[in-house]
Amino acid sequence: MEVITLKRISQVLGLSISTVSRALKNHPDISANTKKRVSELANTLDYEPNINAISLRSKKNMVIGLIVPSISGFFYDSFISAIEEECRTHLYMLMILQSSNDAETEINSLRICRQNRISGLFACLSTKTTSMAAFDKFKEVDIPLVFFDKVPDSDNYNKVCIDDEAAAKMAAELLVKKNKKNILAIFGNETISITRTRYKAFQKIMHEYKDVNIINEYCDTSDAAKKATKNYFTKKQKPDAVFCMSDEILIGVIKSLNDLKISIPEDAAVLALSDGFLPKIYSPEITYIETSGYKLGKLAFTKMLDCLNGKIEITETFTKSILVNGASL
Amino acid sequence: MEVITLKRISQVLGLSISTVSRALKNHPDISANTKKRVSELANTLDYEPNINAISLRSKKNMVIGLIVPSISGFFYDSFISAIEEECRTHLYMLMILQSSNDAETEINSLRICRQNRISGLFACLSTKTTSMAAFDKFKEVDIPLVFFDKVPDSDNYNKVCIDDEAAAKMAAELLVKKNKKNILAIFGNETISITRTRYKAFQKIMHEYKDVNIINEYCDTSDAAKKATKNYFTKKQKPDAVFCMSDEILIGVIKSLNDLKISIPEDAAVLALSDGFLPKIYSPEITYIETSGYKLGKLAFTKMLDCLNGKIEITETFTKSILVNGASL
DNA sequence: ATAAATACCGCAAACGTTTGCGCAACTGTT
DNA sequence: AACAGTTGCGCAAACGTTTGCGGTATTTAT
Repeated sequence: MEVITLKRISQVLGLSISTVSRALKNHPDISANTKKRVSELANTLDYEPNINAISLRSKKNMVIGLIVPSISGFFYDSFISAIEEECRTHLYMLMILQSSNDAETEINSLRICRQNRISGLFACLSTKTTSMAAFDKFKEVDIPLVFFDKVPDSDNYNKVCIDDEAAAKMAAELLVKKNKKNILAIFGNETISITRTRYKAFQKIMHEYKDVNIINEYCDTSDAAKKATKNYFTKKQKPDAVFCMSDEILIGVIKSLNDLKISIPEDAAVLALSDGFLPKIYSPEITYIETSGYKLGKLAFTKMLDCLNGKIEITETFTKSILVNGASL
Repeated sequence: MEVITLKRISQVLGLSISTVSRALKNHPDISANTKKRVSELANTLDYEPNINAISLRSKKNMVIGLIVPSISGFFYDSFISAIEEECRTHLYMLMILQSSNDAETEINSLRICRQNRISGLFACLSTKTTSMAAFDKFKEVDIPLVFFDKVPDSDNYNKVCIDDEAAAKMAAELLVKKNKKNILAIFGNETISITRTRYKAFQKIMHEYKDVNIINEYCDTSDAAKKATKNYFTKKQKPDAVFCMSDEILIGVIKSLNDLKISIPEDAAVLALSDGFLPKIYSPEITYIETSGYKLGKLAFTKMLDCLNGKIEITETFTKSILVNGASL
């Protein structure tokens, strides 16, 4: 079936293309009668404006890019979900690219974004990113750039982040408040910034309480966390609580505790930092400090909207973490 | 900074726009010397062709749409991940829309796709879809349409699916083989096609074994599955196995079994159909028939490529499911 | 009655590309 | 020296929109 354009409508109605265009946009120059005729025909013919033509003419398209290491995962998919919702309500279309934590793929994705003349870009740095040059090209042409989660160190960029410091602090204080005295604290990959931030904040609080014994571990994987947990819970002096810096760690910890038939929270309490999905699938549900990808997505989008509306101030903002009570603490 | 176009390059070099265009495309009409000058300047100026203009001229853009109930989830994110990878390697850009299992949102998303003159569409029906009219519009203008997962009944559409029949059959046979005699089988939303297919295939096998008692339940949510499980496992005649049609159901089942301190697999075996992530986080790991979103994504894309290359034959294809042994059966 | 204001609409250019066609300047053949 | 063939390039139209400007009618004011 033929694709309907303004020209087609104008031919049928014996009008000019411009009149049809204006009629559909409710322009005051056009008579009520003409408007009616036009919009009725447009409806019956299922006219849909050609976005490509509009973008070309206006030099402004309604596409927002999003570069993320991986779509699947605990955190990014809910971030993306939030962004997609916002894009849809604001009539933007979302273009998602995976960097696969690969520098070359990342640069390639950025090129695709440039070719598409996107209006804005959300980006999470790959772990292998060394140069910001490809990103800076967007700044040169005033395309808003909002980093999230894995952000560059420099404060020349807009950044939205989980408030890792506050979250870790909150976790530490909660454990103390619950009177835990022998805490196994498991952190993720030591080299990434999130881990360092969470670690430091956690320790800072704990150092204030001399009667609390902390066992710190770094575990890269669920399996490592599982082993570490098993290790400490098979000693005679067992921890009375486990702190999990991430979902990945939580998985290993719970596996181990289940294997060892250690009841939560009677024998050992569990507290995690989490996006929120995993804690709810366990029984008892795990108490966690929410580090929500969804919320971060919403926050990132408001920043993006500000940028798109001309607010050029460069900011770094944080989502507020909240405590979600399960029954594990 | 100014955006670089063919015109700009042509001005700098004192050439015509068409010559520049052809030079960049390595057209034989253009001299080697000119080609060299053009491509060098294009490189230093970071020229990127304007996709909107190309799409407008060629009446063919490189955008593929994807409509999915929700981005986050056990299955769709890995499906999307596969599609995104393929799109990137084939230079398509991916536009993702969520239907939120809402009919109106779905129709709206389809409209966005039409406006964008997408080249192809992947769609998973929302649970509330009643009319296929909005989808049929794509067929009218010969835009390839590939349904996945939740597909329409009619065979006027391209469909790629998990081989639900084979998977359910495999599950049933495995349970019988393991000598289970009193099986609680929990299925998802009764109205969607995959549920019906899985149900039928499962029952068909089971009917061949008169000595096996099957308790069938339909549960829309994890919570419903949890309650159903609790219900049957607090009777005096407890099931010796639970079959979970989906990850969502698996979550509820495991919660309930844990709450009731029912050991897996000693007191009750568990078998699931799953994308594979969840079964591995439990202890013991759950035995499951893999229904891989990632594999389905790859399959869907090959079908899409066929369509884009003019193969108009309407097909229904399936991914092969495999058994992944955990320790729950 | 004439002038001025208004209502309604069309022309044409522009956005950045691609491509059929034409045209000039060579090259090589008789 | 005349011819055809080749090489290298530019003109202009087209894709579908939007929009400044101008041009008719028609209405209103004088």
